Amino acid sequence: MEPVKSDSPDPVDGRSRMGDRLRALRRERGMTLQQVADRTGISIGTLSKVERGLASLGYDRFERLAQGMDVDLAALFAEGATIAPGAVAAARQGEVTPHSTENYDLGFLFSEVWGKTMTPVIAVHRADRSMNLDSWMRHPGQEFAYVIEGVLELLFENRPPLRLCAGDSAYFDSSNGHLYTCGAGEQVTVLVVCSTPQETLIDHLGKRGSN
Amino acid sequence: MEPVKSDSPDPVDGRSRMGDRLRALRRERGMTLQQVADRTGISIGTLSKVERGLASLGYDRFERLAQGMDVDLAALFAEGATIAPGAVAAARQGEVTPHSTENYDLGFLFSEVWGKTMTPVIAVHRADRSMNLDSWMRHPGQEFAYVIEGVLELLFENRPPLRLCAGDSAYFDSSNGHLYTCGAGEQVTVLVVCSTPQETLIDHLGKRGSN
DNA sequence: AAGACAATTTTCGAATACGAAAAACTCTGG
DNA sequence: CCAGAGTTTTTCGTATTCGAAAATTGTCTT
Repeated sequence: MEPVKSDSPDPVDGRSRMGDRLRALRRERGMTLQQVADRTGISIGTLSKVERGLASLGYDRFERLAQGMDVDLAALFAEGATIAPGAVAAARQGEVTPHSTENYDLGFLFSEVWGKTMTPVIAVHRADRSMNLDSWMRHPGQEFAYVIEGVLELLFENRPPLRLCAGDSAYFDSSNGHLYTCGAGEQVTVLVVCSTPQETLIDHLGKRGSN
Repeated sequence: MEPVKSDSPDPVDGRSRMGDRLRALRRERGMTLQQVADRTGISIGTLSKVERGLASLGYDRFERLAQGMDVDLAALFAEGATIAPGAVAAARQGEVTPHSTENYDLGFLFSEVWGKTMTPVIAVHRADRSMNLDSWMRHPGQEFAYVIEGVLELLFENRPPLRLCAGDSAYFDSSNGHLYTCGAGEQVTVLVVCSTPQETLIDHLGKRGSN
């Protein structure tokens, strides 16, 4: 039986891509090889070779590198999936990308930033808006909600509801069916942060729960 | 100049943890070493040693393994603690676990909830508080900041600062050195959400940047 | 230019990963 | 208990990584 070699990734390419990534990371912080070596305990020569794709790091060196450079080990290996190293983005009040569903008008923050591991959303809901109370939201990951203004009634499929006032917050497993409604007063504004990437989240918003 | 060795991860431990992970992955799918070897092009002997922590894989073998086993390369390195399925928690305004550092008085939200993939924090900063502008915050992951009240001056090690007013927000790679200060007025209140687990975050808050 | 210093690259022995094949475990049925 | 097939572990020679130090390149300053 022949080993797979047809579409296996070219190790040289992989190495040099990783090398470029590491060099970019170092340059981004304005550090020298010496400084990286001091922080990580990896020798200068090795770092030099690795950055140029002439060699690759072993497992233990990757661990030390991640620890010394304060980078998540897994993030070092994430190709396009990570935010660009050193990326910084700002959004002014009201700068959102609107997205409407059956029950909500959502405003996605930073929807132009790629590789986010979290998705921040501003949700506004009015008391007079009709809602389909059967279409639970449900998606992988976790969710954090902070009430900016008004009173929020946070419903769960299998739990008692939560009534949250401005300044209150909730944290829950978002694979549970959940639903945001206006608790009292005319409207409520909520800042929601999901641990799910935006694309994944939008995929799931389309689906309808069917109880 | 001595290489860092005090708190560097024990390579043997790292190896055996990775080995256990890989063995579990293989067993879950009911595969033999031979089958994995065929799919990945890595020899049986090597796989055996790696699974038992007697050796570790080099970069190119990790690539082949991820491809052959249809797993995300980055996911192989993600240690997985997850929140209890179905968990729901609420916090009222002011219900925080205080944590003080050189520059900040932070309030952790939901610090009693385990397995969170995100860490929400309320940070309050007063204009009269003295700050060490050399001790940059730096930790793995990404960070989202939303200004609740006041004006925030968000400083970066290698980037121009951001001035954010109430309702404005920022999203950035938190492995970049960063620092929150009071921009104008008497004080600023910021809601910060990090994609880093709380324990990891606190570990890094202790450390001092040394430029 | 030349010298001085910082940063990077190259060199080269020791340590480690790697694959092929041999040896040592499992199992199962007779 | 043995036989025999399937699976895992061990052995051993080759290839690669690794760190220390030397050599090179780059960047100021005079």
